[in-house]
Amino acid sequence: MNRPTQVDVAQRAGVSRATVSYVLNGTTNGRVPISDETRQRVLEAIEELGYEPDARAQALRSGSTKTIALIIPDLRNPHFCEYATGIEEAARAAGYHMLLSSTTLNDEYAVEVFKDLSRRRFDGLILASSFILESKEAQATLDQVRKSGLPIVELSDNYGVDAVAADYRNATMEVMDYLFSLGHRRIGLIYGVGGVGGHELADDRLQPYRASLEAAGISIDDDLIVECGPTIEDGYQASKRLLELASRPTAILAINDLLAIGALRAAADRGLQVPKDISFVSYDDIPMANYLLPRLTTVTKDALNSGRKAFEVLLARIQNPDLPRQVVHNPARLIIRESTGPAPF
Amino acid sequence: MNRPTQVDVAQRAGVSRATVSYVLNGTTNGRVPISDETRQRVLEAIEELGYEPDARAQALRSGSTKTIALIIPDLRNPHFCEYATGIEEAARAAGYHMLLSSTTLNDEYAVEVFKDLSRRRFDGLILASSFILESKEAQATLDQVRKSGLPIVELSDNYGVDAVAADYRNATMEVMDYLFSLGHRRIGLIYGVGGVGGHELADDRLQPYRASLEAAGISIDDDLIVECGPTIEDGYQASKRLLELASRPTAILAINDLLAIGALRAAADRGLQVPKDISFVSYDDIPMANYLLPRLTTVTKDALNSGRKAFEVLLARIQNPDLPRQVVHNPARLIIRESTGPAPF
DNA sequence: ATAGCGTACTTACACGAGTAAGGTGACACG
DNA sequence: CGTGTCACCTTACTCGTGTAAGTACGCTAT
Repeated sequence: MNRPTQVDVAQRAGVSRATVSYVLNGTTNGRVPISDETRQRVLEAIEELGYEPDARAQALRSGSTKTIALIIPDLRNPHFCEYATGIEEAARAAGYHMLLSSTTLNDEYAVEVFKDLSRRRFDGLILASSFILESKEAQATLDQVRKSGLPIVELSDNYGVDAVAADYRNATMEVMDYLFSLGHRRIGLIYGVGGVGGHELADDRLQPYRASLEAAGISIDDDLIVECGPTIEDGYQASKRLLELASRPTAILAINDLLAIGALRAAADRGLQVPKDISFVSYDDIPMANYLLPRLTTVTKDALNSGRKAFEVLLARIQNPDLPRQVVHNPARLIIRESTGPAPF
Repeated sequence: MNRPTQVDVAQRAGVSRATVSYVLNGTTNGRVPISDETRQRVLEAIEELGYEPDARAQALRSGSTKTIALIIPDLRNPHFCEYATGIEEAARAAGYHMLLSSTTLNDEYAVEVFKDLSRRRFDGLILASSFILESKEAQATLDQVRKSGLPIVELSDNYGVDAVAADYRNATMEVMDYLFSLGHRRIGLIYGVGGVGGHELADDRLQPYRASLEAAGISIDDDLIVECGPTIEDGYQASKRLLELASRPTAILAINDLLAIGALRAAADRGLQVPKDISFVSYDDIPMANYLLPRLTTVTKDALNSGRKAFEVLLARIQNPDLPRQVVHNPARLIIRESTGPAPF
């Protein structure tokens, strides 16, 4: 009734269980040779019984679960789904499975995750969430885990572990210069990130935004910087707030395309035309960005590829824990489409 | 250097390893009592060593991996991400982890998945893909797996396993009646589904579409039915094709919101106004549907909730394999927004 | 004839945990 | 004083696999 094990195969083939194992594992490195005849009998028995090795036992014995974990802030954001797609693709190609956790990451959850890691539920971790910075306890846990040498790759460059990071600083400068060149001087920033807290997380966009303004001799108006949550509705509300300002911005920078979708809607609801009356730029280049009305001008870092890369880096670390720190930089580039235009008057 | 095991804890506490295990597992059902003093010592040792049970060993011994697998056709479709979110949420609450596979499902992959199942890599499976119907081999594998009693829940109602299904038939009738009431008589259907093949998969929408037309005394024009792939671009191309017809439809039904986004773009590119010149209806009600320009009229079945429900059903099956077949019906409802209006002239 | 060696296997231990069954001492009761 | 009972803990087996070390055989070389 139960699933067959190596014992059943061995009996059927009239050999010892070890032989079955050796046949399965290629009896490599020259040791423990198996005659072709025996091998054949074993393989037949396997076929007849429909034997499949038990991944649980293999994991226990070999130490490797052939599983990695991916933590992203929000499955609802297509950008992270792109990552996930790239990662899963690469993982599957390498015979790995992917445990996915999407979550408004809070301290408790962070601790949970690292417990899972230390329980050897997975061999490595890809962190797309920068939530750790938010929590002392989570950071402590991360430190502990890092010391134990377990492989982690992050998709930003914060904790000193392996990373696949995009440099948004330069790209943001480019965006600002582009907006300046169009005549924009009042530029709003919608600054929302996933999960709890998340204030410092978008520094790679906030700082260059400020720096660019200063460099251009434009004073920074804090009313133009709106902090919000990660949902489309958050983007909508943030945009609404900006548009209701006595002197409203002529361009708005949204920290991701999803927020931009909400932001665009808010503009439409106020009867504003994009880009005639107001311009929008965002980040991520999610697949639909090129189909929306208007098509979004956005900064991309090729999430699909970043995902693949992240897995490669993780795998390298898994296979060789002593590797020096790996940091892959993914260039971010500005894609100009239809949501940006010359500043009005 | 290595992670501590129960043996280390036992040594430290001066007891046998079994005692540690009993302490951990609550020494329930009255048997094997442990004195408070010993328990305390063990707990301290656990604390001091930072012991965490090894999930691999537990999985092997107990049989359960506390992990489920979710297979969706396409992570790029926010609709499936909604499912995934609901499922993961429910799973985590129950102490389960979620293995996610997104894929253009082909035969080989189907076989892989079922091998994973039989390798006990996960305790149950939630299938959002109807790919099985496409492949004889995959079906055979599924039958085999089903016979072995492994828990599967599907998000349609095709294979006779547990299911959380939405009845799109009635909803589609409703959509058609609604379009008729607006004066539409030439109604296009964009009929794209994930992955390889996928022809018969959207029967719950194709059939009622046909039936409604017939009931209304409108002859079916096969030119108005376009089959395509799952991407936004596919929706764009399909829509383009329809709009180029000599006598183009006044309304288009897209099989999901993602395709509708592409379809809307195609209309815009031809200079058509929505809904003045042409109406669009789709399915899923992905979060951004309510923010797009125009806001999408769409049919929802509450994916988030379906996801939660699906996990509940799966869990019930895992905990009690002898349960009679469970089928939960999720009502689908039409949400009228801005992409539909009276037929022109 | 016997030591030596390669081939083809088997035996035996380990991975880390759960748990049934068995042991030990203290105390009560006949 | 023996037997029983109870509380408390240990011994020993198990899950299914990987693999080092050992055994048995046949052949060659001395």
